[in-house]
Amino acid sequence: MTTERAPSASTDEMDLGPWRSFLHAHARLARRMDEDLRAVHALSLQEYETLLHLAEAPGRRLRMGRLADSLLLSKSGVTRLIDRLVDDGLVERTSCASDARGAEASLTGSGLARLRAAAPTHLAGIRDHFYAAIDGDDVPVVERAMHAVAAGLCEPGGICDHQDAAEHPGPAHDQVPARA
Amino acid sequence: MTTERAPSASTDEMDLGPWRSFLHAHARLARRMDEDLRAVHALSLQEYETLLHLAEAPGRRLRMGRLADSLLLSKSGVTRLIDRLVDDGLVERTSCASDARGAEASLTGSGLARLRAAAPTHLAGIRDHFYAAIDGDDVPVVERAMHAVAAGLCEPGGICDHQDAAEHPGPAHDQVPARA
DNA sequence: GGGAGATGGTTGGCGACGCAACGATTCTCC
DNA sequence: GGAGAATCGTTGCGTCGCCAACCATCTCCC
Repeated sequence: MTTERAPSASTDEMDLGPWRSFLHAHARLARRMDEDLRAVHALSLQEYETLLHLAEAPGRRLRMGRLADSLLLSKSGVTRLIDRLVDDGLVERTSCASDARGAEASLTGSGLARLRAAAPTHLAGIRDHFYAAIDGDDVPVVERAMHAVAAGLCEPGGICDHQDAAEHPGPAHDQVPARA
Repeated sequence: MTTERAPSASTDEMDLGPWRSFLHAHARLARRMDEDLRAVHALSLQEYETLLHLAEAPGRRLRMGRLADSLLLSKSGVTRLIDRLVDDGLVERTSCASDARGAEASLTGSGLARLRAAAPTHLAGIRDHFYAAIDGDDVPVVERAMHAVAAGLCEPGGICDHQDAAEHPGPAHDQVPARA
């Protein structure tokens, strides 16, 4: 709120073009990637990304809560997502040795195989629909901008662990489909 | 040059950083904007955007199908979305004069008032979380990139009418909350 | 004019997700 | 050492969206 003068310019006169392009691009892209993945590999984009996160994790397993953070999903959402993957035999639920409250999701051989099979489709989608559309020189700018937007929205009190790489010591990366 | 990337290089070696930043930024942003709007005005982001599209349309009404296209939603999704808005008194359903099959959604006075009340919150969110995070010089680049991505995903056979502005002759724009 | 097909919107059924509430376990601190 | 608070994951319930099937109307063409 605070419709008053904010530190930045007033909200009137704001050019919404960039904002709308951003929304539009994401909506179309996410839909398309999801469709392709479902059609060819019977996996939703969310399921694919879950398998990917697991594959990248040390030991190919992750605590439920951790998964919720990195997938930007609620705890209950992850519980059900893992339920489905367990039903499909792609993931196993194991209890955490060091904390009896905790549960871990661990990738099965079948899950890894499915992930590897689906990876080319997914990566091709990213290449063809995202990178191919953007001028090569613009890519770093887009990354910087997107990173800044995401960072600006991290919980003030939260650690906002910058997901993805940069955290993993490195093991298990050779198991990951990005290179397979 | 610099990290030259063939137009369609192999999917290995692809730097997924920009892609992940993009996903991350959208996920956090959309969630945050939705939360704020709900908390303060009891409107979902989708509902807000629906009201906005109606407000911008000539006569402040739109055919259901048109709405589905511009909101990037399925027909049934729009039917139910409008159902809710009708229940809340923000929108009225009228039948189309020129085509008895058709239905139109038209903004009520109450809907317009609600939209105007919510606009400052929404615009402030865009300003604070999107524009404020991006370097001013990068904004046009982001717009160009996002526009290209979206354009690349338009149905080959479809018209992919780039809705938004550029199409409306101009009327009713003074009724829109962007300036209220 | 009238049937075949296209088009517009609604409905039933379903999947996916969030929130709040709930056990279960661990941590904290006296 | 044990009571109370914090944390972890699951479950009940409500919401939102999609797909397929459906009915109504419009269009085309014989």
